[in-house]
Amino acid sequence: MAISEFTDSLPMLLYRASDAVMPRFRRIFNEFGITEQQWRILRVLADEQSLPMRDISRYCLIPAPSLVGIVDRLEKSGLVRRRVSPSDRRRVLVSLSDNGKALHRRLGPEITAAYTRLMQSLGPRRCIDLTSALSALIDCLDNQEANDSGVPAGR
Amino acid sequence: MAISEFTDSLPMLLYRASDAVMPRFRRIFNEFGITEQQWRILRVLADEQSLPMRDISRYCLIPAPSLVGIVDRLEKSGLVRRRVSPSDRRRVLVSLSDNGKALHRRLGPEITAAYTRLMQSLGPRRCIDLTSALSALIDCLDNQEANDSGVPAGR
DNA sequence: GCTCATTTGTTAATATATTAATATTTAATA
DNA sequence: TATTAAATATTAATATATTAACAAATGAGC
Repeated sequence: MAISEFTDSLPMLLYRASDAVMPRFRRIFNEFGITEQQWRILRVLADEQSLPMRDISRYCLIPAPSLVGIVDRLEKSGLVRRRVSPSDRRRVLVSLSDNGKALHRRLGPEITAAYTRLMQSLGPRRCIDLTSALSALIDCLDNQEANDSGVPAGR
Repeated sequence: MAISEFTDSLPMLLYRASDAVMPRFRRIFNEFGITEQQWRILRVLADEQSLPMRDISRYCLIPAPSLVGIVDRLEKSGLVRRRVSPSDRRRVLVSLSDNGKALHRRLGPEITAAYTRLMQSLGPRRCIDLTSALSALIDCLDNQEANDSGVPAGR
């Protein structure tokens, strides 16, 4: 009856939480002329030198077909490079170009600062509760998923 | 250094949580030939008889330009109807057709059942913690947003 | 009654998500 | 080793998100 049954359901609460959090970061992405997904990719590549598409997809939670286009655009912008892995020619390794590294160096601190401001807005109590509640959800459902999906339970 | 700094950040935790939760529902949407956003709209219209685009956008967290296309497709499928509000001709009121109501009656119980299974997988403790942590985040950031954005603090 | 700012819905351009299908390469196995 | 299965990246088709711009209608204030 009450519409709050819907707006306060778990899926909608998760969306509302993202909608509350992400605008703080999107402002920065816009300012630097990239998108949120593009940033995620720069972010993980800055840690790892070079990564196959598959790993980028998993770390960044970007579906493989989307990733192809996003990396296309990053490559066209001169921020990343692609090369086929010599050891496994199915794999395409992506790495930051010098321009990509430079952009990451300029953008990274801004994002870190925004994240710090976010944490301060929330305060430590809410941060800890939120992080542990979300982690518990993810662990619980991911493990169960593994069991449902035809993988025989161990022994 | 460690990539977990990124994957365990609040934005990524929120995405991972959605990714863990939503596939359970998406399966049902696919089975009935609609999308997640289309379901959200059917869901709120079933409660409210008729709603202007603006309210649907807010309840469903669907941006206005997206909503136009989604309602176009729902209308083309014969699931909803549009009419201009007689009292305020800027507004377009959307309501469920008979087919839309019928689909909602068939789909609703499936979604409810999936939601119940989800809650049972998590157990009451995790559900309560999660709901309250997410609500706290939303309240905290939405209120602060209202203060930042030029609205003078009340007296 | 007229002007102006606001609200509401829409269009356009670009970027990303979703699902299914496909080509290529590698690994597994008889 | 010939075959088959699995992994990886990609393409295609459709749906949605994001940002900016815009037209029509309303409301406020003069």
